[in-house]
Amino acid sequence: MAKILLTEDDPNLGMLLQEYLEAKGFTTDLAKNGEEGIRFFLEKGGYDMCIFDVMMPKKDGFSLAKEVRMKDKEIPIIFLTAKSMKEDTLQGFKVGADDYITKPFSMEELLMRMKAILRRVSKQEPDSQVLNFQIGTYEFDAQTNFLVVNDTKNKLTTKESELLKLLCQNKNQSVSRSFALKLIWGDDSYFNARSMDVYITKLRKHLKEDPSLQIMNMHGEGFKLIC
Amino acid sequence: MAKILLTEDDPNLGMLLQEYLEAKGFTTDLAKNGEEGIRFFLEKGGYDMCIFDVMMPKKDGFSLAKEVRMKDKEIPIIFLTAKSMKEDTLQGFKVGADDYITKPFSMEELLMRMKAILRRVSKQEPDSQVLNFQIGTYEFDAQTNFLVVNDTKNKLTTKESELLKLLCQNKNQSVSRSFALKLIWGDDSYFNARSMDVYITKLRKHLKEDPSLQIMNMHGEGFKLIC
DNA sequence: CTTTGGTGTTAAAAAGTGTTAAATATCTCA
DNA sequence: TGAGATATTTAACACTTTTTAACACCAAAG
Repeated sequence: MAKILLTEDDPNLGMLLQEYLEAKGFTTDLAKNGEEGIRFFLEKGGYDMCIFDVMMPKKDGFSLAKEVRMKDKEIPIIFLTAKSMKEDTLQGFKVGADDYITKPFSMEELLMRMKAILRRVSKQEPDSQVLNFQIGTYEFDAQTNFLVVNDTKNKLTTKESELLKLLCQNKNQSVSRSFALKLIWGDDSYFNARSMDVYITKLRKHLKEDPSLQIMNMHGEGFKLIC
Repeated sequence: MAKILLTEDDPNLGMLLQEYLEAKGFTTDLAKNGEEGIRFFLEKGGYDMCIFDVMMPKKDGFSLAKEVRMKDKEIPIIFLTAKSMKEDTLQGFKVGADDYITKPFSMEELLMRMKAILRRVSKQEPDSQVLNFQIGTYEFDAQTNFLVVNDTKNKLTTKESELLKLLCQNKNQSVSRSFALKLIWGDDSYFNARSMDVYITKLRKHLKEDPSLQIMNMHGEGFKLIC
């Protein structure tokens, strides 16, 4: 059955939910904060659904969701929250929530809402990650690392390709430095950051045939591919 | 865009919702009870989503949903209800609800939940908000950070652009300091506030070509872009 | 009208970025 | 295996963006 990533900082509620979900046949990993959440997601992987508490120490649920969304645009996310304030609800949906449940809630209701979402998702064909991007006049295949424009076919290096793929998957949205570093370089350190800057320069050169394309820096945040 | 079947017996709420949804670009039919609801569904047809009040005279929302489900196993259904009792919620999901919203709710929240469901169903792109502003004789593109006036094209920095975007989105309305700080700087502290003041000065300089524009300070509150 | 805290502005300090080139590391294939 | 080719990292320098500091000024409350 489905595999769930549950991230909840309250150990009591966390364990309770984990037990309940396991009893209902869901394989469930419990992370105790946002940082552990993203680590589980990147390292363990293979999840079918995420359930995130909003207020957590070390990376809140929204930040966690944004990072998860960069890696996977499809995975359903449900937020749990004590707050019922409108702005929070809206922010939750803005980062791509599928549902938003206010505490206290009954576990049965959570289960019903999970099922409602899974029913929709499972109907769709298994997500074959799209690895072929049309950016401006370029065509980029992240599978083979080929970047084609006009009649020039260019084979990118591994790092170039991984970085461009990440930018393409989030086109017109900012990709945070630290996320890209953790994903592609494995950790966010000064030298890796400088290395990434070098690769940004390389990609800009590769993409210079189409002036409508640009990799824009969001100072202190990261980069954004505009097209 | 999507076509909605709204069934709500309270005429005030019904009309209000219909107007709101129409304003948001959804073609919306309003039925005033379950019987009319199923008639619309069978006769008019072509709906992409249903929103049903639970308690209605002449066929309640659940019965209506069951009949709709007989005809269409896929169409998303959202229930609206005054009751928050568990059994009702569960029953709602049992007849195949996609969501279940308890009154009172904000229309924005309804819209968000609708979009979350439609996103799954139609795999539509996450909403692209308007990022192009005409302010006085200036044209400002918050996507590329370009601010154009006459024949001068100026590229703003990230912070300048974010702040100007926020002011444009709320033109002629006051934007509170603490809101801007939390949104753009991440938290409302003394030094960030001073930093923001520096950026207000920068923006005033950028906008000085058109004297009819001004960024006005609302003492102790925040700023307002007047145009 | 005086005190207090908020604001306007400038400039220097600090932090972050763009780019090139040299230094390592890794890969490839004879 | 080892030499050349290719890929990636580190170093260096110029430059941009953001923050902090300093000082002058203004608005509201008592």
